[in-house]
Amino acid sequence: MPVAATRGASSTRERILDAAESLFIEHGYAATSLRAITTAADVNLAAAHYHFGSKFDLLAAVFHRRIEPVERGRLEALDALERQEAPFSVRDVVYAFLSPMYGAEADDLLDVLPDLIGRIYAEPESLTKPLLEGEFSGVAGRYLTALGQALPDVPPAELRWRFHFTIGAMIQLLRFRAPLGLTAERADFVGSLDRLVDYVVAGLEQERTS
Amino acid sequence: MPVAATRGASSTRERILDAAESLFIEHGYAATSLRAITTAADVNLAAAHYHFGSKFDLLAAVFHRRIEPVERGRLEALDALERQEAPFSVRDVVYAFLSPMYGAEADDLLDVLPDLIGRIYAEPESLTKPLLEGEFSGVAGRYLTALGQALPDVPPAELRWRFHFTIGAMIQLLRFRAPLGLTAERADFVGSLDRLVDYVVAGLEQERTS
DNA sequence: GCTAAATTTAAACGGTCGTTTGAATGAATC
DNA sequence: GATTCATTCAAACGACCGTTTAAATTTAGC
Repeated sequence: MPVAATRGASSTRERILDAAESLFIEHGYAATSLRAITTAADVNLAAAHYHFGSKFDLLAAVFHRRIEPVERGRLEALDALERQEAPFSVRDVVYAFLSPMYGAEADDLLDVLPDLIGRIYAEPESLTKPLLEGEFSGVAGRYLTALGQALPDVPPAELRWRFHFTIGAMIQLLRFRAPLGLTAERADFVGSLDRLVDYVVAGLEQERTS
Repeated sequence: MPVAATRGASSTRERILDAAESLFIEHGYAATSLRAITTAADVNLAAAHYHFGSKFDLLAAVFHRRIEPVERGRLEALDALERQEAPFSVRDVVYAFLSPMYGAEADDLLDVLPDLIGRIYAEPESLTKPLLEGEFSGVAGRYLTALGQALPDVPPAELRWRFHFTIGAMIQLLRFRAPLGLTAERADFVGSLDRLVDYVVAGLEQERTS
């Protein structure tokens, strides 16, 4: 019976999480076996079930470990934006949403997060839906509200669509990094983020000139 | 020889393709077994290997059957655009790219295509890369050239990025149809496409006003 | 109608899968 | 030192996997 070992983190647990993370990213969930995970982690096969209960719960734990700080950072950035007195722009909101990937402490985060989010989004909906709803539910709503304040003339339904496409452009960057035929060095990722911001701000604002 | 028995009973080959298509869409490639496919198709298990050689080749056949008409339509629409004498706009190019999903004959296409493309794009790269390169290689290059003519002041590398994000927004629509909290009826898909066009044209042109 | 090729069939191949078991190990408590 | 309990371990469970085989059946050509 799993009893919460709140004491020092078990290194077995962490090694399983690390190995599962990199293998899930590379081959996807269904194509990654617990045997491959526990072998890479150099732990016994049964340890995975002992610590996580099931393969799906292991995936959820892998996802939560990385996404929780990002979601917290997004909420804090939005809090800070809303506390300031001057009205904020669409660009401000977009920057707040991407702030966890810009910050200095994002250095170790960027090693894994983009690939992981990209992979999770790529799994069949039956797998991802419980994960995404659990992790993203609150944040999306708050950012939609903020976007509505920055774009008061855009109907809410229309705004949801534009936010929808924005997520798509972001996922495309996270999954494939660079367009076909272009290489993106690890150091260029912030530059890629800047390009993403320009693109999605234009799409969100849609200041048609023609 | 197989007389055109197009009505009622379809061939073993087609029944396998149909069953594989819907199961791949629903559960993904790795999570779908050949036994599930051949059972749903009501054919013998070995028939899948007899007609297609391997599970991967079956996936390629499923993909090719649907994507080939789309790619052909995209090339024809671009041909028509380039034949006309007046210079074309970014919006013209985007419409040409999406034209196979607008046309009247797209009615039966829209039943499956969005889900299938979305699912293919969601598979691990090791699976999708051989498929996408085989099917999409030529079309992407020609559309990049056309976009460059419509946006002569944008450097080619920058244009590739914007096209990259555009694909992402399109995939997001194909995969999830509507944003969370909004429902999109089957008949609304053309309306969703119009919203997508507005969004990506703004992102591609990026006529910054601030 | 016979023959030969094309297709379908049942059965099995060797492996890998997620999960479970029960005993061995380790560390802390009394 | 004995007890307790969380953790690790080797081993096995039944199930399902993709693929192959060889015989049975259907189809087409003559």
